[in-house]
Amino acid sequence: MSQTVDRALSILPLLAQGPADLGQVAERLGVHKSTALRLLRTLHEHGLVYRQQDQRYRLGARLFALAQEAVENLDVREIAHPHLVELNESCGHTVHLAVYEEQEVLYIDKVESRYPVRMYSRIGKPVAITVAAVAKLLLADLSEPERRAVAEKLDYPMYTSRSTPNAGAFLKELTVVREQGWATDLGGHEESINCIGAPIRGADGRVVAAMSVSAPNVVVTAEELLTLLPLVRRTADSISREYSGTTRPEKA
Amino acid sequence: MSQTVDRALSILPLLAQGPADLGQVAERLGVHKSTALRLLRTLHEHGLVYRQQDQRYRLGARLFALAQEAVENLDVREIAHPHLVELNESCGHTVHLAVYEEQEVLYIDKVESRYPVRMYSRIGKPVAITVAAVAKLLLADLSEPERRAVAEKLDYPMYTSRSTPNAGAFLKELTVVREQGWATDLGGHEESINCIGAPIRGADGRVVAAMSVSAPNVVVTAEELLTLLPLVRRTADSISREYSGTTRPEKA
DNA sequence: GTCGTTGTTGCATCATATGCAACACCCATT
DNA sequence: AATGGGTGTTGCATATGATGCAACAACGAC
Repeated sequence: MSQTVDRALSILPLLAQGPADLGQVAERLGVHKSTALRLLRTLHEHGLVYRQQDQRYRLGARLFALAQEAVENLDVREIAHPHLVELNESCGHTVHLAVYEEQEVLYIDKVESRYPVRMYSRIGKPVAITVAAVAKLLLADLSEPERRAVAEKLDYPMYTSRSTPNAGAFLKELTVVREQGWATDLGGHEESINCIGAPIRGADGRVVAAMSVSAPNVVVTAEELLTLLPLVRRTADSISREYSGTTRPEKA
Repeated sequence: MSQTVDRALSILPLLAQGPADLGQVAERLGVHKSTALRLLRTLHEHGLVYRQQDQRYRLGARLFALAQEAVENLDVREIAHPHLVELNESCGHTVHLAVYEEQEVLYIDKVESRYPVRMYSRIGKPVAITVAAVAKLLLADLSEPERRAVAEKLDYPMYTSRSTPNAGAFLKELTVVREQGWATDLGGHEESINCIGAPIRGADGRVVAAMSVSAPNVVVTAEELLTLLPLVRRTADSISREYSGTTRPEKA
């Protein structure tokens, strides 16, 4: 809508791929060097880009600070955190909290496993949307046409032999999840890692976030992990209740 | 330099403090509602802001993705990571990697302690600049006038009784660190936590990053932690060597 | 020394961002 | 139901402010 801002913002993903100098930026934006310079300067003033010694531009520190502040101010996260810690203390495994936003699912909190084996995941990192338990929970709550639309648009990478293979299978899985009110990921992302998850609902019953417990085969089998299901669901429900309490139900 | 972009970007820190509706944004920017709307729309198209159900705007998911990509593309981080993991495996404590950028020091990597006690810190989070071992290392490498300028501008919060109290003490500490080539933080940030750190240098000898090992009193005393110093320095030197190798020394 | 490359500045032009005013919409109130 | 305040949205005329140009500066390479 605003050409100038649009151009300026287009610089960010461009720099996310690696540093670039003025000429490269100008060329890839399709504008004159002087224009690119002014845009970069403005971004620089706001700390979103940084100029390294060799004059090339990089994404800047403020970006991290912003992302950090944003995640810390999410009210679901605030409320859920102590519950997640408590759950981690009683079972010892890695606990994740995630939300859905514009076609993406992302982790907004994480409590690390107390076992030496740790998973690779990071707050802010987009989740493997077609296989993760939390992703299934969040997508399962969308309306039927929305689910279908999203499912069609996704890629279905076969991380393992048990990954969700295609849109059809995914939609079927979502229906199951929707009905049973919980979800699993049994080796669908990494062969040796299983997860079970449960939804967190707002006052209106809509799913606002999802949580999961993950553990590698070497620590507990999938069956043993499933015995934690009641505990996980209770935790999720506690969070839901507290969250519904603090949010004024804008109309049921 | 570019008014439009400047205004648009000013919206981000504003939203970082919490969600806001159109009117609030317009007011705090000092522009007409319709102007604010168009700016927000542009930010929205780029995924930097998100519109929640109640119509209010929040910071968006793309912000996380960008911060994530940015940190993953830092070449120092790439090179250092395996060394940090190795160090963690041999000593068991939390290992941090940090860089300095525009008056700020921030963590760009972290390997969690294998002990049950964990520290609060997070990648992307600005470091307590006046006390952290990594901060001292990074600032100690600046030129004398720069050090002085930065030191004057900082606040010196007394996290504990052993925090750096003022600019004078800080500058003195930086001189020490500069000469000895390593740094400590003995309970200066949190009473019970000690750190030791060493600098990572580029081909030209300038400090490009700093790493540290942190451990709480309850696990090892400060003296015991200091016995790790040679190991930490060796690790930092290995990283420096590897980093210098891959970066073409742009002129020694 | 000169050439090539890259970043920077001042300026004239007009594209484009702006504020206005009118409209659409949703709730709350009576 | 009807009215009124609040909020978000659109079209449009105006002039602000972003743009590309061309000339300059800084730096290295040859």
